[in-house]
Amino acid sequence: MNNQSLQEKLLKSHQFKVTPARLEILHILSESQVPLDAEAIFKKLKDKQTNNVTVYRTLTSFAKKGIVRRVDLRKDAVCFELADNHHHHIVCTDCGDVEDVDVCLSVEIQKTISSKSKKFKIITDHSLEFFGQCKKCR
Amino acid sequence: MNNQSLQEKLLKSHQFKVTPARLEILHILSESQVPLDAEAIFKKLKDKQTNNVTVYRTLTSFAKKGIVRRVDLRKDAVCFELADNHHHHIVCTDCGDVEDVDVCLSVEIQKTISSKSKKFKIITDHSLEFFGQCKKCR
DNA sequence: TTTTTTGCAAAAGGTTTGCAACACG
DNA sequence: CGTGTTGCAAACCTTTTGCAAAAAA
Repeated sequence: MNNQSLQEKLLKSHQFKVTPARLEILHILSESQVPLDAEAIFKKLKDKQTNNVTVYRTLTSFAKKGIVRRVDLRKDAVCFELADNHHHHIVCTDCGDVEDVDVCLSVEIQKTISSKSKKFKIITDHSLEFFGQCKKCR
Repeated sequence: MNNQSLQEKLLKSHQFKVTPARLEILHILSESQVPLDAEAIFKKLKDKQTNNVTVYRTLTSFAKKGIVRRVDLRKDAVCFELADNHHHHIVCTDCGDVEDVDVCLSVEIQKTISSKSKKFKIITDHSLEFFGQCKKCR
């Protein structure tokens, strides 16, 4: 089964209609090592028919359905990564360079935290990002 | 020693001149249980002379000097908390309500991560936020 | 007095919305 | 064919910037 049909299945299983824009945005995200913002995705689109507003709308709807995760890297624009590619990052506070980190919070910690919480019972997601200076900027 | 002079010391030790706007912004942040965005701080200002642009500028300069930390809670606006009040949060993805979490990443983990990193040697900060649905919105 | 800070107005930048045309299923 | 999706233009909202007046040290 090729990527295209995997991504079609992903869309269909989330009640999305399969469109060229959605497939291409999924493809771009799947190829990227780092989270991307709408502008970056828009620039990578080969199908220049696709409008940047469509990119914003697609990302928002994907995030709502849990296909993508919003990642805040203290940049001007909000970045997104595929939800099935969950991991964390180190961001350079000077140049903005991003590196993946292969630590992961155990699933257990979310349970511990929700059990301690007064207001919350369900925790569905978490963000964990590190900030520092990369060797170039030091 | 009262709060006012503590906050004056804080400003002076970071090479800031002591102004009413800065003192009041520090005070508002110190009173708040949750991170605040510029708009929220502006609304709490008793000194209505102070312009909202001043709030933005103050927060930016405070963050640069490390007096406050930027906290991304997946809201429209960026929030800030006092740096000496470092902790983490659970945010409701429906209503945006925020609760503090009393887990904390050990200082060790930042060392471990920077030692594993190719690009980074110094990690100065991290963000860790949880997202879910609060009991009201569930 | 010198330098930093602030207010005001305006601009900038990212993101959202209204609506009609279009396309998936 | 019907409903969901897209393009376009314009609006929106947060944040930044330029510059002159005001305030801190």
